[in-house]
Amino acid sequence: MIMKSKSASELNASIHKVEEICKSHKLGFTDIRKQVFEIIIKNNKPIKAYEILDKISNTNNKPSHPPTVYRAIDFLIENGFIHKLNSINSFVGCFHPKAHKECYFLICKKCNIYQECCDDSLKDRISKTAIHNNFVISNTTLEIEGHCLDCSQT
Amino acid sequence: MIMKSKSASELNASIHKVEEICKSHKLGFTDIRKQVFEIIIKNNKPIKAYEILDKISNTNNKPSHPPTVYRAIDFLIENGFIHKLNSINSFVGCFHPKAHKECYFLICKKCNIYQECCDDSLKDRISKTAIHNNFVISNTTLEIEGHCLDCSQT
DNA sequence: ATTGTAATGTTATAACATAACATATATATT
DNA sequence: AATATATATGTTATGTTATAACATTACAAT
Repeated sequence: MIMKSKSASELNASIHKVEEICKSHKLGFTDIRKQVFEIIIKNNKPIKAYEILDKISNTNNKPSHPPTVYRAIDFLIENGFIHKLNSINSFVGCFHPKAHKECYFLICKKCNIYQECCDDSLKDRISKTAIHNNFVISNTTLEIEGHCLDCSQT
Repeated sequence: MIMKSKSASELNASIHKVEEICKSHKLGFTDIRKQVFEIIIKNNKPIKAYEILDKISNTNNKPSHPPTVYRAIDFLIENGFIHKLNSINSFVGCFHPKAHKECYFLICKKCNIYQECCDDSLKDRISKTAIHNNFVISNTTLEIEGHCLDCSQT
């Protein structure tokens, strides 16, 4: 499930899926939100907020401002369409919007490619750890940094 | 193992232990590094870099600068004396310096108290996930946010 | 028409972190 | 001891990430 670049049809399917979800949940999938979402998923690597900002500014031929991007990002995260990678202050599209709240990441330090992994036994193990500590989870950051197969061989 | 405030003797033991490790590993545990380490471990909650900066400035009755603090932080992290919590840009002392590279955290959103947990079965599970994905881990961020026992009851 | 609400525009600044270069201090080496 | 070398710190400036605060727009509900 390595995030090599996606085909145009996969991208369109992703966008369409999110549009559908927004429609059915009465969420406003506005132009800006759509633009930000597209920029994130078309990038096959984690992307930073200010890179998004530049792309939006270029696309629209007028400067945009940080709040515009961050608001869209907040919306997309809240609704499970993208994720933030805290360890590298970057954003990635979600492969299973609304299908799960938590997901975990393997991030290659060399090629910057990432893998989203929603391993249930891992999720269980984390749950058990929380329960064992009398802890109620609201959200989990699990980011495994290292080297992917390709990069660890060279 | 909740990090309620520590006794003076526990703190001294922590500092002493780190001093010993530095001595035996020929690491310079300089005044600044010691000050920063003490500030972090005396705080029973995650602390931010600029909070440390303020405290150092106050302690020494002269303004310090960000690089001073960040250098000390880098040293302390490299040598396993403290950890950074990426999800909240904060730092916490390590309970097992040099005993482990990875450790995981439960962070209460309400009281900001944290727990360090070095659950082996969790570690194994993460290892297996990495192996399963042909991934070589260099470092792992696992931060579980939610509510501790006290705060989830009120 | 007016009020409510959701989203966006805009300016400014807060919060987090490092680059670059100068200086000092410690430690080896001769 | 004098010199070289490495390590650590001081200082200024700037880069990067993120949000506060307030104005405006657009559109729906009363």
